Amino acid sequence: MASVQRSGSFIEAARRAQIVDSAIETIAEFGYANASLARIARRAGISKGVISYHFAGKDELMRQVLTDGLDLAEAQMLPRILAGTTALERLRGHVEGNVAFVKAYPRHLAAIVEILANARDEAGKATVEASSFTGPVDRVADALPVGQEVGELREFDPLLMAQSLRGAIDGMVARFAANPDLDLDAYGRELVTPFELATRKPD
Amino acid sequence: MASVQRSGSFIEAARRAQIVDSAIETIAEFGYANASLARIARRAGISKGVISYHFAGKDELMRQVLTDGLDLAEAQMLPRILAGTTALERLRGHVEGNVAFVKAYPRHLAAIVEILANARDEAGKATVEASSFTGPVDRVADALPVGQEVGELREFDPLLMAQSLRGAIDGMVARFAANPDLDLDAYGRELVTPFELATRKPD
Amino acid sequence: MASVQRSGSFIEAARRAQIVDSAIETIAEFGYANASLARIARRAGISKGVISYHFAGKDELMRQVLTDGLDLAEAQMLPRILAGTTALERLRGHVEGNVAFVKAYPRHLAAIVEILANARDEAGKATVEASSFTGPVDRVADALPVGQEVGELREFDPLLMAQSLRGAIDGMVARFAANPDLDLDAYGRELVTPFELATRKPD
Amino acid sequence: MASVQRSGSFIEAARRAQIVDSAIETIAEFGYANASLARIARRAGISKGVISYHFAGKDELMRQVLTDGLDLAEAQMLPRILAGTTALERLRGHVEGNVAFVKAYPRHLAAIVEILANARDEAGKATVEASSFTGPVDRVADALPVGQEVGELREFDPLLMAQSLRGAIDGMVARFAANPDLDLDAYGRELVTPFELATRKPD
DNA sequence: AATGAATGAGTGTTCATTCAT
DNA sequence: CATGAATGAACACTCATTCAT
Repeated sequence: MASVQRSGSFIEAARRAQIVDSAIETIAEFGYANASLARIARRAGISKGVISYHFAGKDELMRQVLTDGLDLAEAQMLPRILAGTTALERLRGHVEGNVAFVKAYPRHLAAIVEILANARDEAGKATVEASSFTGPVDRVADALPVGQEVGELREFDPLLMAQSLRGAIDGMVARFAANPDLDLDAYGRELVTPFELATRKPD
Repeated sequence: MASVQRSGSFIEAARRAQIVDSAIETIAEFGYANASLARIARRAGISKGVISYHFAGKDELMRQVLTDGLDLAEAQMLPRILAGTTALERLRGHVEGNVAFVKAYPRHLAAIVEILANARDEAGKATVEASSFTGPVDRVADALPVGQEVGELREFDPLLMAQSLRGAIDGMVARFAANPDLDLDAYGRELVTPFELATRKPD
Repeated sequence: MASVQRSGSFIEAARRAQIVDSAIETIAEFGYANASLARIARRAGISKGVISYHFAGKDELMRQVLTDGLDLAEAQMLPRILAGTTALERLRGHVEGNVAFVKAYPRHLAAIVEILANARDEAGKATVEASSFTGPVDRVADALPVGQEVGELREFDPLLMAQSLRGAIDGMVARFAANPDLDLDAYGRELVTPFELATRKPD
Repeated sequence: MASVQRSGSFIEAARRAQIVDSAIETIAEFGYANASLARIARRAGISKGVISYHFAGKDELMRQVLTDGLDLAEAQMLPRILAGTTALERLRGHVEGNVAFVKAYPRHLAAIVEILANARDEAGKATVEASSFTGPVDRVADALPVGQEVGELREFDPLLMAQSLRGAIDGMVARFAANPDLDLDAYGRELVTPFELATRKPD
């Protein structure tokens, strides 16, 4: 009762979230190039100007979509990664986290992929750092050298291995996109085995 | 008479090739979204109308860029794959073929990636089948079951493994795009080892 | 009760003055076209809506800016004009008054000039009468016929002469705008001489 | 017959001229701020895109309007100025040239004034040099020092005098704008006298 | 075979204004 | 009194496409 709700902040946050949601849906469905502000606004049932009112520009909206999506991804992945005590357990956690994220937020994932692939400055290259995706998330890459030091894993280039795992997971995502009936849990379990074989130190 | 007709065909083919080349360069440099027909025409030193004259629309041009690029890719890869007699040799040939293609035609590869990521019908989805990329190329997937039958390889889901290899190779490409100084040959050699470990039947 | 009512009026007046000030600064700095209500509000540290609350529209605000500015101009000029007893003294007073105004309120002057030049009804012409600027101010024009009658000045078209003086003074202002280091007092003194020569009756 | 007309260049030039004309009319009638490309196109009876096709942007169109107008002004003024052999004759020629220009091209003049007053970079000041107007035209300023050297004119600051003449002429233009029935020739003749009195060396 | 010209829809963005709170 | 939110029209500009020549 005593707490006076600052309606301004609340409405602001709610609208921004609504717009971000609409942007995610639109991008996921029609692709980045076809996700105009007009379309995003129409889907949200608001006027174009509202977006401009709440976001400095399309760039900021896209950055927010990306940020929100990455936060959700990290929330799915990080606990599963950190739960593991050995490098292989963490690798497994990493895959499971990705599976969980794909299952929980497929549209967010699609939007993230679209933005990372397409958002570039009109003259040249990336408006947004792809590393902001892989960076905060791929803690698994850190786990590999540790596993090598303690003798759990054989010698290999950790970056290459992490990159390959990332690619293999992206392959899973691509397959899921093409076939939504795919059993992601099974795929994830099967995916771990090759990387176990490829990384663990033979007895 | 026949020769007159043919000269038409010849000019036609030359113009199309010139336009496709310019499109590849433009897409590789500025990205799909910034590759307007105007820009492509300007780079080719021709007028915009010429493109419309020789191609039914932007879609057809993009499809041609893709087709040409994939043909070049196949030309690099297929001999190297078929040269192998065992499944593992073919897997190695597949990776080497990809490396060769990236080194020989980096712009084509960039254009292919851009188009596959972005080209969609205005209403919904892909104008172009992603499978048209992996399909004709990933003969390696066919080699895996054979390797399993003859006891060279252990049991696993061949499709998953092929997809993971595809993803791992794409990871290499992404790294190369970010760092053109990357030693692709070394990366390719290193990349094979994990997949050998992951697929071969233990003695 | 009465005091409560008055407090309303006082706040009202203060707010209007604050907004007008911000408008003047904004127009002087960025020009009429770039002086959006948003910019004016931001500079005043208030929300856009406040302006709409206190002014019927942008037009009224601009009219107020103009009125305030012209009042200040008249306050600078009128005493100096009226201090003169002969036509030539009044002419000199007129120039000195202009100089004093430019020196004291350069931003107001800039804003006045901008508004007079730009403010027009969307369909056609001036929202604001240019004569409202020259009208109340150019009392000097009244002094010229008097000077002619008493034999102080030669015969000429008083309106043309007054207009030319106005133009010559505007020339001074333009020069000052381009070069703020200009010695306005000296310029003013020098400016009087030609008009003395041009108006006084030869002995 | 032999001369093959390059229809491209001709149409291009004609269209540009048509657009420039429409821009001049629109600016003169509605003011710079209300002279949107849409309005200019509508008046010209063409689509908005045509303007973009023939001009790199609104800036270029405005620069062209200015250039064309200044060329016309110079064509009216220069011969009349150069026809004079003494400084006072050139001064008279300058005024007459201005009168001729105002009479022949009042809309051009209005457009020039509007553009010079309003065209500024969004952040700060002039997109276009005001000196490009006065500069090439005000050759009269050059004549004054010569007149002083040969003893035709008394000593005064030539720049101040030229600026004052410029301002007095602008005053004439302003009066003409307010009252198109004004007898410009008479006004011009009357305007010369004060400046003769103000500049010539007394016997 | 090729061009320059033109179109009309669509882009992101800005703006003055309105209004419920 | 004041605000933040929202609107809808207008802005300059880009684009793929069409078409007469």
